[in-house]
Amino acid sequence: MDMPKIMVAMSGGVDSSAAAALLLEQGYQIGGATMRLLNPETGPSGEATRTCGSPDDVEDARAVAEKLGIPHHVFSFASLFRQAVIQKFGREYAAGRTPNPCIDCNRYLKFGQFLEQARLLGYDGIATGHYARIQQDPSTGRWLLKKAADPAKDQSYVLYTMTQDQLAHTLFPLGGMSKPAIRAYAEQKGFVNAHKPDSQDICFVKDGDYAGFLQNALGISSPPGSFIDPNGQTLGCHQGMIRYTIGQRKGLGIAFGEPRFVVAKDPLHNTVTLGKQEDLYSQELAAEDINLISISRLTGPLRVSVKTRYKETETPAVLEPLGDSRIRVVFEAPQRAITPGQAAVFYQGDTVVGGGTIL
RNA sequence: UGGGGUGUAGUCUAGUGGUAGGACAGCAGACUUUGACUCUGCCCGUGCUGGUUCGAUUCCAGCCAUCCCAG
Repeated sequence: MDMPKIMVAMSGGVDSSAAAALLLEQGYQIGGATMRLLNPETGPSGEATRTCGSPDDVEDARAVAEKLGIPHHVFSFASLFRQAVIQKFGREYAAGRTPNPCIDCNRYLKFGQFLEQARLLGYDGIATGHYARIQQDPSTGRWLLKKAADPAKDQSYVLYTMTQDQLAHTLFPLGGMSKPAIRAYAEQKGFVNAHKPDSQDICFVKDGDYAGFLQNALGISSPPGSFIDPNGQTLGCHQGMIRYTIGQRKGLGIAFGEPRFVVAKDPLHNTVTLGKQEDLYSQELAAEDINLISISRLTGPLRVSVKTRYKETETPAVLEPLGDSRIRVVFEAPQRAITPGQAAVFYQGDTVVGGGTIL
């Protein structure tokens, strides 16, 4: 009775390293692999080298794998990453929306091609260093995605696209752990990356200058246009629509007696509407590209709580089917800065019901 | 051109005869596997020239700028 063979997605960071070590201790047969997502020579000015498969990260992952005595592979997924994540990122911004590339990376890379590749190599499933939990519902047999035990690090939000097949073949060894515990564990193991900083910002964009990346590396033009107020009066000039997102306050360069926020964007007229804090609230939203996890389909109203962005406490709402592939979300209380392109994720308690992209 | 008003940091706005407070913007940091929000910290000022006064940003005069009214 062999334990399953698990391929751990080792980014080179602490979390996935600890995940591999934990599974090894639990008796799994483990292999590790690091995805190389960026071609070093790619991009005129998009030579991001910091995270997600940079040479340093690959070396860190390799060092940990060696320490653990497990095989280590490198998967070159740069072309898929470019097509499924980076180019989509650009298309979304060009269309006036605000995408979340991490969600697409999870969907298409980690739980898409990575899982596929692991299977090809004879593995039964994969594991990652995500903070979330997977359980099978004993009554329905459905695989459930649940929040991490440590609410401060919970990453279930960025995993809502996972399918039943993906959930059935994935392990999240860190789901019940806290970040400090993981760091302590990595230190005790003597991993080179025990004190490596958490990843942050968009991994393929250097210095957080995503607007520059969109224009220089992706060739997206975003000419200056007008700031207008909710009545259509011109307030000033903006520096290109891609630089703004709903709810944004900083970087507007316009002074009133009180803060102003981006309330709307109009790609057709190249205008950005500025308003007051109270202009940002809305009672409902529509989402498309829906993935449901705890239920197979939505047939009628369903009470849930909803997150409309990554770091946000969820809020009570009711889901309603909207045609075949869309869902309407009606909030109990109006929500601030609902942003098209971001994900709305639905919860019942600790369980992810599903989610979709905000229209 | 005549009459009147106004002139405080990038913008808006307090205030006092004893060397200026706030808001917004900006910058930095924290937070963060997206973009934001938020929080903390920081930079920046009394139009100019004289006069009164121990001392003026606050009082007076002239100048300049600007706004309104008149023609």
